[in-house]
Amino acid sequence: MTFFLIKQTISLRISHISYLKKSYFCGNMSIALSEQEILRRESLQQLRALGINPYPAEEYKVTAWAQDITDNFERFPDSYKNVTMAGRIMSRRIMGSASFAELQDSTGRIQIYLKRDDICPGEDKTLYNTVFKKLMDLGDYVGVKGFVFFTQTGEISVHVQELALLSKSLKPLPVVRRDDEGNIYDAFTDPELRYRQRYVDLTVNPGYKQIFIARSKVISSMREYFIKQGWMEVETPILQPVHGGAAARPFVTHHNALDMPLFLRIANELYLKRLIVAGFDGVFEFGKMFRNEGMDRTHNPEFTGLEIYVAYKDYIWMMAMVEECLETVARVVHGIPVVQVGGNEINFAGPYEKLSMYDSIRKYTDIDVSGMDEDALRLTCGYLGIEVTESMGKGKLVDEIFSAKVEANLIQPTYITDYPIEMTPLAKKHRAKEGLVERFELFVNGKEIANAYSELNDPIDQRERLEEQLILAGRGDDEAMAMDDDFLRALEYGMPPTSGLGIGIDRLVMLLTNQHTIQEVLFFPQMRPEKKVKTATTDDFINIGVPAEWVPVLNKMGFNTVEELKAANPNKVFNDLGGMRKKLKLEIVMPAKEVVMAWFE
RNA sequence: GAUUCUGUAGCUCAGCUGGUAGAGCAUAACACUUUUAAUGUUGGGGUCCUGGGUUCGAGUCCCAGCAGGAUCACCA
Repeated sequence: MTFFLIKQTISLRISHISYLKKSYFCGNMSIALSEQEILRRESLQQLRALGINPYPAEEYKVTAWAQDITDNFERFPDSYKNVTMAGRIMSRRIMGSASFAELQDSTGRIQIYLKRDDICPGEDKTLYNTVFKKLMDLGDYVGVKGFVFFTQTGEISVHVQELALLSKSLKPLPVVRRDDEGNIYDAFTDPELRYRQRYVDLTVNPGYKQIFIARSKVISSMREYFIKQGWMEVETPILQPVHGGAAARPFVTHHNALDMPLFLRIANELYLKRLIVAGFDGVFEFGKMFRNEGMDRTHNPEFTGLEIYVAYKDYIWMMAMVEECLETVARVVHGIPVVQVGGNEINFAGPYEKLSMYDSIRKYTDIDVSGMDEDALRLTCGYLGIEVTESMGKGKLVDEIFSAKVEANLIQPTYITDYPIEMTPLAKKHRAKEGLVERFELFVNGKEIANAYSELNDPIDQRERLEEQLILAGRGDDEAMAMDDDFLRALEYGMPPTSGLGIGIDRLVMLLTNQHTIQEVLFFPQMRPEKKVKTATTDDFINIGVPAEWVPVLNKMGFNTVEELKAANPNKVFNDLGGMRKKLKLEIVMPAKEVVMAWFE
């Protein structure tokens, strides 16, 4: 679509005050509009006056993308003699009757070249002189038609023959500039703004899109791998009457019709095992988990977990499966199984090192904790300088030693196997070793990435283990697991021997994209709400006699409540209103002095 | 939760022992037909996060709060 042009005969008198009234204030956003925002709203009105719809409804048929042009134009110049592109204007260099601009689409940026007499072949040069040079701004979405060529300085550019506005941008984007060497100036880096306004972040820092593209590939390649093995993707409840399957504090909500509390799931394990009882050979789910705990660079209140359960398998089989799966994922994301993470090169090609939990503690502390009772473990913790609490049982104490002394050393993918039975109520007792369960966790770069068991399917054993958890809960461990009678009933009907696995997708993505905060791999990490500024409604001001069109002006002057206004000097307010009227070029009637004085009575 | 750092123009940041608020980019006006961190000239733009306190005087010092970062603690 091209512009429908009319002679520019409108006056430039624009009443932007109506926009001020509609603006909605919250957070630390400015109370009224900035100068630049007002100018853009004026431009919007002028565009409409020229007969140009700043938000057209019609489809815009795009036939070319920036990345493809920069990659292939040199080899196939004939294929780019007539291209239609769309995107945002990200920079502009105007030189009289010719201009260069950068157009950013979903694939990247490309320079466009506009010449006045090319886009305005007739007498009327409004499209170039007024629309492009004056009324369009950085951030506007435009469509261009033209041909690709090399500029004198050798840059691939699009010579524009038709220009169309597709969507007007009313807020100025941060301008991030880059020079020839790729140095970045005025980068938009404040994490708070980046996370709160991810749309701005990804617009001006498109490099971060790669993280989310990688994230998408991780999930899709795992899903594809599992489906190829014949396993089925399923969905299980997020709202659960009993929060089982993990040790964590839940979020609580309430169902009104049933008048009962419900928990947002902390794990989906017990539901997936019910499906194995039901007769599926392999089920898996990518799902959000919710844990009501602290937030930091590795914890978000909601995060994505993968869980998979396969019947007739054990945890030894699972190790081989995980090796194959993660190598596949790493290859899809990077092309090779080796991933650079910080200063470490991590190789996801199997087989991975295997170390039992007790052996790993012996390896890194020279202490054999395998035969110790609870008291001896407490003494050992004291010797190692590890803080313990009364509520910690034997399993928890071993885990504390492991976390403090072993974890950080496990850089290359390493399976830690055979955990103490006390810390793992859902895993099967070890086939050979007394007091242990058949479990492994996969550690990479010092962090736990995956957790797997030979699943416990002995219903009587399972009931006893959950009862032990209730005892721990009684000792004050508020993360101990709850009893789930329906799950136990399912096991009593019989669950085949099964191996199960859970992977924290966010942390896996962090690893594969070399990010050290979880916020960087989540589009919208949880944040505290933006601060609200207390503002009176327009009606509060109207009630004391302020004309509606002057309320936003008072707000702009810093009076957000009637009380603040009344505390001010009436004469100064009257004078300042005149000043604002002039400054903002407002075409509204100045209230009489007596009227203003009446506001303060 | 603890410690610590940060909060100043649309963005990135200066602002000294307390004395009328600065720069670059963005923005506005003018010039300019192949520029590329375009350039030149001239303007406009601020609740110095909020609230108290000290002071003749606070962006600056003190206290409290809010938001964010980092480290630690908690946490499969």
